[in-house]
Amino acid sequence: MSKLASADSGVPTLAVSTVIFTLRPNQAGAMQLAIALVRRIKKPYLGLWALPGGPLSMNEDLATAASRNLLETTGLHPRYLEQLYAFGNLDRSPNDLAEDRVVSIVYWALVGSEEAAEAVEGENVQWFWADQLDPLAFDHSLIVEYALWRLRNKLEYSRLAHGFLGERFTLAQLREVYEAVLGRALDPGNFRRMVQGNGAVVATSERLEGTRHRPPKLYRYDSSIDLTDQGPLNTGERK
Amino acid sequence: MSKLASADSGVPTLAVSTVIFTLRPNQAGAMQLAIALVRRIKKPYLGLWALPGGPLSMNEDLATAASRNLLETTGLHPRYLEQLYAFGNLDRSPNDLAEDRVVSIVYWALVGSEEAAEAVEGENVQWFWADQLDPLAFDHSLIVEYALWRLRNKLEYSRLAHGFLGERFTLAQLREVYEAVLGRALDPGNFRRMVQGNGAVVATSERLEGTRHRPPKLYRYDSSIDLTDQGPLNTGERK
DNA sequence: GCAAAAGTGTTTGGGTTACACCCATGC
DNA sequence: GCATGGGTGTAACCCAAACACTTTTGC
Repeated sequence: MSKLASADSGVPTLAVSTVIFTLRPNQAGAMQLAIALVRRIKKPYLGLWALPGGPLSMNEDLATAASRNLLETTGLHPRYLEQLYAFGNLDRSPNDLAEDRVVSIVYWALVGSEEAAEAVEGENVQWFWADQLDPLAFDHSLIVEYALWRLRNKLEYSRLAHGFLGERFTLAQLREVYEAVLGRALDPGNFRRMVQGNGAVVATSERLEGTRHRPPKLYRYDSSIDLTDQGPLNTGERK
Repeated sequence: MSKLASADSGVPTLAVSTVIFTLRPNQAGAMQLAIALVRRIKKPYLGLWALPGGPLSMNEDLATAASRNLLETTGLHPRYLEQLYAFGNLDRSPNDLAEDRVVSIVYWALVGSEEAAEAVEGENVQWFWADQLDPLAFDHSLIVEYALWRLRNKLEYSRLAHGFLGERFTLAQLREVYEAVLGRALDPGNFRRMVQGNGAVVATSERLEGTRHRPPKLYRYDSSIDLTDQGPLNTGERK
């Protein structure tokens, strides 16, 4: 509990943060979901890991700000970007700092796994496995948990997986993305039918060579409709 | 990262607005979806209708602010309240006023139809049928459209309908809510099974008397689980 | 030929839809 | 009795899961 109305104590500050997802191969060589975090270099929560973010400047859209701080932290452009939620509880910050109250509008983004391999990583910016995170600064653990939930839910009825892949891909690669995000194995046959059934994906004439078995067809997404259903708000911005 | 960018031109203002839904009987006596709007009493868009809202004060949560401006405009308490989206595009306001840029965090709310009948209505606060709105101020038409889409979607896999009803209700009344929101007729038999199947609703021993046919059982919601699935964020606040 | 993954076919069961039918009450 | 909605039964259909099976390549 702090001051009374805004008259004397100012107004809440507005910030934009981003949960950045990618897929990276783990030790076993399997794809696994990872997120990018930055280390706090000041109080509160000095030294802890947190979501990248910053203030919203006067002349940029919310999504632009999210995209910008993605670029600034990882050097990457998002393949998919969507607003997650606005977090503004009074107790987000430790009590003694309640005077600078921050409302964070959080976005979540997907970046391709090839690009992610070249992303800047350093002392204060690193990738972490999404399913084994230590507690983060502020309410960021909750935010990540919610972002994961949304990603998994949304994957099932849209074409999000494209965000992790290149232009052309085999159905096995696509299935690997699904399996990594959902965390369980899928039947290859049924997966094939599922994904072909809704017209999301079209076969190209090319095949992927160099495997030590029958060469699989390469597919691409049907660019006509981008069914990332957000209803009237269809702006699942791709780079 | 604090107040860097803002140096000369200030920072965007933060506001909270609410899309308030209820069901009201139309001329034909059928329930129909309505929303509460307020008339603009200053520029821009003077005289046009808009969503109720206002600035976020320093010492209140986002949901509290939404609840408060619901109370201030209609005199009512929400039966259900959920965050919708944060709108912050640069072009939300007419160009010549771009200096005071506003980011609106919008909530949507349900209020019971009995209460709504007693809501304050006046020159500057009125109920409108949700499916026949004239263009609203700012981007509020888009916001309402999105809120409608969310309401309809969410109804199908949660227990939102409770937000419109009293403690006890017949399945026909519940079905009427669904039909009003979805805008189409539903099969009574199948509806009954659907709603009983997922355990959302339990029969009481009472019946509704005074009809000129077989008296229907009264039901109530099972208060144990409030499956309004928001994942890790389960706070579908009820009064 | 053999291994391994691509790709296809078939069966099964659960869930939804459409619709027929009986039940209980007021008049 | 009759009209009216409450409430139940059921067959048809659709879709997704499970899993067997065939195909095509590298070695």
